[in-house]
Amino acid sequence: MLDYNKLAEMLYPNVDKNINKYFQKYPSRNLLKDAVVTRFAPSPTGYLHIGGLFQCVTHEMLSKKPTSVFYLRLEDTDQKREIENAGDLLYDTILKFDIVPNEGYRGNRDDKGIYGPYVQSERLEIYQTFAKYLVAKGRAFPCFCEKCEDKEDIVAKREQEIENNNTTIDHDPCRKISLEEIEENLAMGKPFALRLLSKGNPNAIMEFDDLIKGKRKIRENGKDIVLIKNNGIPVYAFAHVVDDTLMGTTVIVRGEDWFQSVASHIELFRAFGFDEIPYLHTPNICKTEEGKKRKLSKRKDPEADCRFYIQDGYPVVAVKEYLLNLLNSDFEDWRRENPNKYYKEFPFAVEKINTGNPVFDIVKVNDVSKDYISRLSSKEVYQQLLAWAKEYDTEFAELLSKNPEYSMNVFDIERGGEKPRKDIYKWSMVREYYNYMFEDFSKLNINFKELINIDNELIYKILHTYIVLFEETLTKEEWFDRMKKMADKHGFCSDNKAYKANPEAYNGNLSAFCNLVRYAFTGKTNTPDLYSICCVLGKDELFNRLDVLKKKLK
RNA sequence: GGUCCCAUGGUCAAGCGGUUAAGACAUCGCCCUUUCACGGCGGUAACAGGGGUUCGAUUCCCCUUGGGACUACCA
Repeated sequence: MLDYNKLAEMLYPNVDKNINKYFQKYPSRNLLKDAVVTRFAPSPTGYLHIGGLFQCVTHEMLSKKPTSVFYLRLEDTDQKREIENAGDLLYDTILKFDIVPNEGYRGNRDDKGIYGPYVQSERLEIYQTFAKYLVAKGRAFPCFCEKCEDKEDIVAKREQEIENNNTTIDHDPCRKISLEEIEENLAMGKPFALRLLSKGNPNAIMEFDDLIKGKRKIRENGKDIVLIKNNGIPVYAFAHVVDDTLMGTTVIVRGEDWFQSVASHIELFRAFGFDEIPYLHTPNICKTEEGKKRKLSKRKDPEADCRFYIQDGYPVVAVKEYLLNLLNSDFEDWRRENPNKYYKEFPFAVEKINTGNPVFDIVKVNDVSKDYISRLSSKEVYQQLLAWAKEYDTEFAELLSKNPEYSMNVFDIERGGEKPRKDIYKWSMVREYYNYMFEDFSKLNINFKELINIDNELIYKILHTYIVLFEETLTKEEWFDRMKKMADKHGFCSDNKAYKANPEAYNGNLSAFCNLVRYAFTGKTNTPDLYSICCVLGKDELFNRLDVLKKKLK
C-alpha cells in the first residue's frame, strides 16, 4: 500500500489539497421548488451542431421554473481538436437562435455568474486541487506510460495481468507502481497522467436511473480511466464531475453517446464523495443514407450545421419548434390548439422524450416553418425578412426598405383570417417568389408564346381593357364579375360548361383568361391572389408595365 | 471482437394486455376554385422474425435479425 498523502505531496507539491475552499467560494444555489440548474457544455471544435441545438431546446424547456438556471460552459480541454474562435462562433449561433443562457460563457464578452470561470482551460488550478485531493484519498495514481494504446508491450502486459489473476477486471498495470519508481520518474522530469484507482467490478450490476431512459441495470466501472492527461489538462470525465458539482448543476443533459460511460462517472462522483447528479441522455439526430441510419455528421452533412438554417433564412422559432416536436411529439397537437402561444408555454414532459434516434426531416421542417410564417403578421414578416436580408442579401434589403409600407402590403396578401396562405418557409425564397413585386419589371422574362397561342394584338387589347376597367375600390366579387365580362368580350368563355362543350370555339376558359392577365403583370403562372396584387401595384404601375409589354407584343 | 442502446407505415410518432392500431409530414385521388395555393373529404401504407408467459399479445420475457453508439492521455 502506498502512502497516499505522501504521494499527493510528491505529485502536486505546490498545490493546495483543500477542496473546501472551493465549496465556500461557490455556495450552493438558492432554488425554488422544481427549479433546475442545467447547462450546455459544447467544445470549441467547430460550428454549432443541430444536436447541440436540440439539447439547447431541451435546456430551455427544462429551465422554465422560477430561479432555474441555464448556463453555458466551454469544454476546451482538447487542444488538438480546438478550432480558433469556435467558442465565439458557438455563442454567436446560440444567440441567433434566440437562446439566451442566463449564466456562463459568453464568447468575447466576460463570463456572467459567480460560479466561473466557465471555460475549462481557465480552471486548471481548481482541477489540480481536486486531483491532489483524490490522490490523498487513495483514489488516483500516476501513470508514466506513453500513450498505452500506442505501445504493444503495455497492452500485452495488461492482458497478461488479467490472465494471471484470472479476472476480467481491467486494472491498469501502473497502479502497482512503487513510490520509489514514482520518485525516480518525477526526478527525471517525466510527465504523468493521473488515473482513477477503480474499486468497481465490471461483473457486478448496479442500478442507474436515467431521466428519460428510466431505471437501467448497468455494469460497474472497473477501468482505471485517465483523469488528467500528462499535459496537466483533465479529460471530460474529471472536469465534468468537478465542474457540475461546483457549479451546482441539478440535471446533466448530454447526448446518448455518453450513456456507456456513466458507470465511470458515477464512480468518480463517489470517489470524491460528491452527491451524484441525475443524468438525462438525449437521443442523437440521424439521417438515412443508402437505407442506413447514421448520426448526422459535422463533416459530411450541411444540415448538421445550425448556421445553414440561419443563412437559408429559416425562422429560428420554426427550427426550434420542429426540434421540440421531435422531443415531445404531442407538441404539434398543442400547437394546433394554441396557434398563438409562444412555444415555451408548451407543457414539456421529460418522460415523453423518445428513446430512439430520430431521423431529421427537412420536409417536415419546411412544413412547420410554413405554418409558423403563415401565423405572422405582415409587419412581422417584413421585419424578420428584412433582418435576414440585411445580413445575407443586402441588395434585396435595399429593395425592401425603399418602401416599407409597400413591402408590408405585399406580405399582407392572403395573410390573416381563417385560412392564411402557406407558401413561404424560408426568407431566402422570398425574393424569387415575389420578384415581380420588387425587381425591375422590364427585366423579367415574359414570353406569351409559352403561355397561350393568340395574337399579340389581342393580348395587348385585353391588357389595356383590363387596366382601364381596373379600380382599387372594387370588391373582389365586382372585380371578378368584370373579369368574366371581359373574358367573354375577348373570345374567352366564362361559362365552363359551355367551354367544355366546345373548347375549339374559344380562346380559352375564364381560368386561361385570368392567367393571361396574371402572367402579363407578374411573369408567373403561380402567384397569390391576382386582384390583391394589382391593388398593391396600383393602376399607374399597371400602365407602366403595359408600356414595357407593348414592346414585347410588337 | 466486447459492451450498451434502439426497433409501430417513406419520416416523426400515439399506444403502456382486449383498439376498426391515433395524429402529423410526404404521397395519391376527389371536391372547392380565376391561376397557384389554402382548405375540405377520402385512399395507399406499419406492429422485423421466431419462441415463450397469458383466456388473450403491438404491448411482458427470451432468442434471432436489423440498425445505431461506445470501446482514446477526444468531447
